[in-house]
Amino acid sequence: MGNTEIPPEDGYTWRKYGQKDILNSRFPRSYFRCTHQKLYQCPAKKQVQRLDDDPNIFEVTYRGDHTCHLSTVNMGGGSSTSGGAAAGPSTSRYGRDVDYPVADMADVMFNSGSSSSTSMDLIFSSMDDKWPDSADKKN
DNA sequence: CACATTTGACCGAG
DNA sequence: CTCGGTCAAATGTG
Repeated sequence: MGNTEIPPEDGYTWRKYGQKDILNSRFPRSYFRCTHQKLYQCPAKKQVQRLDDDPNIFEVTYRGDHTCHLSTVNMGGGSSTSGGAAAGPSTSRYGRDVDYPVADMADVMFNSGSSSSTSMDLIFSSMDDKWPDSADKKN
């Protein structure tokens, strides 16, 4: 088996909560969200989508901040400054009780074949510091 | 048994 | 109306 279509692991456990087809892409986009916090806390979300230009590439978009694991006193207010969160080890599939902190913002793509034109540069350029990211508005 | 995964439908916004 | 996004339910697997 070789990873054929599974994005990399970020050290977080994600649960797929949806998959939709994008008009601009010939491939469907997968929506993932933090497995923990039952569906209330960490707004950390991740979305994976193959580029129609390079079906061998996986564009992983991380949006939101991880608020899980937070030990005793932490968030206090400030926060935010960037995005990010922490970093963590790997992830198996089971880890309900304890979790590991991780961090990452935009992993972006997985080159499986070769190709060349990788819009990666563009993506990286965009993230620079922050993102236009509309994130979750009110919902 | 629990959890994760899957598909469909619904909703909000433009 | 269309597109994107999220939730809900059901099912399978470990």
